[in-house]
Amino acid sequence: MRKPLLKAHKIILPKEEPANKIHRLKQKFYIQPTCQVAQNMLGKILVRKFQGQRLAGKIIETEAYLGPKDKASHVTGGQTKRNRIVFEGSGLIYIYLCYGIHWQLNITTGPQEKPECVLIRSLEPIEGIKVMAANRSLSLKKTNGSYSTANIADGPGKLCQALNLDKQFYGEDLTKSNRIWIEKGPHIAKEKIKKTPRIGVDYAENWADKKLRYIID
DNA sequence: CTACGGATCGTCT
DNA sequence: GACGATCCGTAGC
Repeated sequence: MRKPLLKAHKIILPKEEPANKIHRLKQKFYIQPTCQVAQNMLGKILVRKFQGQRLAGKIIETEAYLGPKDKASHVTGGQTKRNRIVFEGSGLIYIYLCYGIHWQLNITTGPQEKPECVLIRSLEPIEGIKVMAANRSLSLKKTNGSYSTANIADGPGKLCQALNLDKQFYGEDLTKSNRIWIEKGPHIAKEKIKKTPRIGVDYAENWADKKLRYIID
């Protein structure tokens, strides 16, 4: 008997997800207390299916908005036509136009009865970078063989433009949608999370200084 | 590099 | 009728 030259072995392929099966965060992720969700979102992957392709980025900056008592929150004056969705559950998109130009992506969070949400402020682009840059009307430059992701989605208005998100996504359910969802990402150590006051909420009196902005350091 | 002001419109008062 | 959970281009250093 002759020895085979090569040992037969199983070829292990990366586990392929069924095309119609999306590996996404479930509702229990969003139902946790909002400050925790805002921090747990850091490192997670926001995925947008756009023209048949995945646009994805790692969430690196968030802000928590804590309901009627929070004077920086849109719900501080009670329910209105604009903020309605914040009262309607968790894991839903609350998106609104700011300064007449920029859309801002929020996710409703916290226990069902609490009208709270998390603003996603910044992404590090991972997939579909060329398309994102095109959506932003930026010309991509290759440096050291890879594309620079700077300036593509490093702001709440910019990331909505990069992912082509607007009013059409108002109320979209991240636990069900086939055009936007959040996937698990690398673990982020607690010590890596920097906390600062939120941006642009100087008017919010005693809430202006609270450290409800979270950034991966 | 920081500082400043204009853009632009849906929502709320 | 006022204004904002921003961005970008320009100006000055």
